[in-house]
Amino acid sequence: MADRKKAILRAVTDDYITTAEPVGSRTIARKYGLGVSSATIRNEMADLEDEGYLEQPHASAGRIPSDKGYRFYVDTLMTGRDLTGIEEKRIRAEYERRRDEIRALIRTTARMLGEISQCASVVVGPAARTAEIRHIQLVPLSSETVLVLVVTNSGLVEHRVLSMEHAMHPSDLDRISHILNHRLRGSTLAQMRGAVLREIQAELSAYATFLDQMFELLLAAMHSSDEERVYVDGLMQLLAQPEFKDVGRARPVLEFLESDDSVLQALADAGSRGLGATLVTIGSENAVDELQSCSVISAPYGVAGRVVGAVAVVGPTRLDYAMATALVGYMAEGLSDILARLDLCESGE
Amino acid sequence: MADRKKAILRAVTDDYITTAEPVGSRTIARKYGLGVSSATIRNEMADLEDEGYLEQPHASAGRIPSDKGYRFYVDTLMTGRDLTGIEEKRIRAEYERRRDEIRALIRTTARMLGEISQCASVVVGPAARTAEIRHIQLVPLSSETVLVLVVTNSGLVEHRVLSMEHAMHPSDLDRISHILNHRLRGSTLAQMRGAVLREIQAELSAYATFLDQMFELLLAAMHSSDEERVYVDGLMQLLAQPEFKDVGRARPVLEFLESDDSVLQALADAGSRGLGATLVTIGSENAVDELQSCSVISAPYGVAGRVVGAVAVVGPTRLDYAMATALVGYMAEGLSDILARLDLCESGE
DNA sequence: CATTAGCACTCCCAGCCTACGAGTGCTAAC
DNA sequence: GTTAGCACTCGTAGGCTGGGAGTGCTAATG
Repeated sequence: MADRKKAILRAVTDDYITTAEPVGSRTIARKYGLGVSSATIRNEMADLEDEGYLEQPHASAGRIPSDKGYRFYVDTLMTGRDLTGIEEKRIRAEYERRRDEIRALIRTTARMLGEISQCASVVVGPAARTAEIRHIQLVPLSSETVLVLVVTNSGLVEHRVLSMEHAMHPSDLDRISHILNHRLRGSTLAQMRGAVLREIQAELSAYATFLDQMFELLLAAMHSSDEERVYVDGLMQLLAQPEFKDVGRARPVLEFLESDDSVLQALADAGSRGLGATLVTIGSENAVDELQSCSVISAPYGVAGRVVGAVAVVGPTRLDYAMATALVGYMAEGLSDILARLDLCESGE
Repeated sequence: MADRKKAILRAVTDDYITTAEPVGSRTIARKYGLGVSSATIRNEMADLEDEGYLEQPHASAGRIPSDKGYRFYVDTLMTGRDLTGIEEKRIRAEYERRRDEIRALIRTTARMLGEISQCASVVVGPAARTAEIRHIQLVPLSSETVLVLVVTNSGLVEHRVLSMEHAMHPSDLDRISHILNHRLRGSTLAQMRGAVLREIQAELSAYATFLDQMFELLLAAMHSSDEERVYVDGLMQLLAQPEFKDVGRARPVLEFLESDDSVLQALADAGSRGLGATLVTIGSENAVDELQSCSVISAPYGVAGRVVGAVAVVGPTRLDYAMATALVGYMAEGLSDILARLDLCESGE
C-alpha cells in the first residue's frame, strides 16, 4: 500500500479512536498535516473504502475503519506505546501490596485493567483442579471439625471445613498430613486420591472413611473454585463508551461478560498460544456472537512456562489498541513474575 | 383512610408494580372489581393525589404511587407473601452445597438474590478486623515461607504467605501456634497483638521479629479483606428494568453500587437495628443521593445475637416489595443459621 | 348525598415535513 | 496527479399535526 494511503488510514483510525465520530476528508487535511488537499484525501479514502479498509455509516458521513482496517492498523500502522510512568508505578505499587494472596492480586488486576483501559476487563485465575499440590494440611478446629487446606503450585490456597463423624486426634491429622505431603507432593488432587486408594492404603487404612470424605470435599471445592476463576470488572466503563449508550446494544455484551462459563471458554484459545503472546481479536474475528461488535485484547500468564490463566480487555472495536496491548502485556507479565517468585519460594525447600 | 380508598391505592400500586405504566381509572374499574364506576375511582384518585399518595407523571396520564404511597402500601396494604416452593428449594440446595466455605456462600447469596428478585443485590460479608479469633495456625510451606492461617468466629478463613528472613523450624511454628491459640482464643487480632507484646513476651521473646512481621501481615490482610467484604450482583437485572433503560439514569446508581466503600457505609444502619429486622427504604427516604430513585430492602444477619453483615436488594421504587422482603428475610435468616452452626461446631470443643 | 354518565380539555407520542449542515463524488481546470 | 468548485445525499433537529389515553367538571340519577 502506498505510503500516503497508509498515512490516511492511520489518521482516520487515530482520529476515530479518540473522537468516536466518523472522520471526514476536511478533518484529516486540517488536523493531520499531510500536505495535500481534502479532495485528494477524498479520492484516497474512496479507494480505501473500495478495498474494504474503511466504511461509511451512511451515504454522506465521514469514514470509520472497518474490522479489516483496524486489523491493518494493529498489524502495520500502529505506533507501539509504553505505559506512562504513572500507570506503571500504580500497577507496581498495587502488586507489591497484594503479593501475599493470589485472589486479592487477581481481583486487583481486574480492577486496574478496567480503570486504566476504560473498558471492561477479564482476568482468569489459576485453575485449581488440574494444578499440582504443593502442600496439604489438616488443621483441627474442634473435635468434630477440621480445616482442610491445600496449596497449589500456582499459589492458590483453597480451604474447606470438614465435619467429621468420628472425632480424630490432632496427632492423627498431623500424621495424615505428613504422609500425604511427603509421598504425593507435586501430584494433582485426582492423582493423589488414586495413589491413596492404590498404594498407601495400608498405612492409612484406619482413616479410609475420613480420607474419602476429605477427597470428596476437596474435589468439590476445586470444582467450585474453578467456577469462580473469572474476575470481571469495568462493566460501567463499557457503558460510558458512546457505542454502548443504547442499553439494547450493551446488554448482550454485558450479559455475556457476566456469564463466567462463556467467558472462560472464549478465553481458552488465548492460553493456547503460549506465554508472552498478546492476542488481538477484532470485531467479527471473534468466534462469540455477542462480541462481534467488540475487540478483545488478551494475554496468558503462567509459571514455569505453563499457562495458568489469562488477562483481557474487552472494549468497542474503536479501542485504543496501542494502550490496551501495552497494558495487557504488562499485567500478564507482572502476574507471571509474581507467580514465579511464589513458586520458587515454595519449591526451594 | 376509607376502605375503598385503600383498595384503590392498593390496586394502583399492584398494577404499576407489574406493568410499569401509569394506571388510569378505567383500568382499575375493569381489572380490579371494586363495584364502582371509573368516575368514582377518578374522584378517589384525585383525593389520593391531594393527600400525596399518588402522582401524575404529566397532566393527563394515569397515576403512579409516590414514595409516600409506597410507604403506606408497604406498612399497611401489602399482602405478605412467602417464597414459592421452587425458590426456597433452590436457595436451600445452594446453601447446602456451599456451607463449607463462607466466601463462596456469600457470593452465591448475592447471585441468587439478584436472580430471584430481578434487581441488584448486595451482600456484606463478615468483617475480619473486629472478629474474634477462633484459631490461628502457622503452616510451613518451605524453609523461607510460612502460611499464616486465621479462622474467625464468623467462619471467615483468612490466609497469607509470609516470607521469613530467618528460617524457622516447623516445631517452632507449631509451638507459636499452640501458645497463641491456647492463651488468646476469643480475642480480636489487635487484642492478641497487644497481649503478646505485654504478657507473654517472655515465652515468645525468641520470636519477636517473626511475630511482629506476622501481626503486621495479618492486620494488613484483615484490613484489605474488609475492603473486599462487599459482594454486588445483578447489575444487569437492574438495566433490564424499564426505569433504567436510559443509561444516563442508570449510571449513577450502578456507579454507586460499584464503589464498595459507599455501599458499605450506606448499609451500616441496616445492621444497627439488630437481627431479624428487615428494613425497607423507599426512594427519597434514602440518605444517599444516588439512590433517591431506588428502594432498598435490607436485613442484617449474624451469629449469637451479634450482627456481622447484611443482605440487601436494590431496585427501582416500583419494586415487588412483598417478594423482596420475603426473599431478603429468608436469605438473612439462612446465613445466620449457617453461621450459627459453624460457630457451634467450633466452640463445642 | 354519593354515584355515575357524558363531554370538553390536556397532554404525550408517533409520524411527517422542512431546513440545515456535514461530507461526499464528480467534473473541469491547473 | 492534484485541486477547486459545485451539485447531491443523507442524517438530524425542530416544528407541526392527528390520534389516543386519561382526566376534571357538570349535570343527572337513585
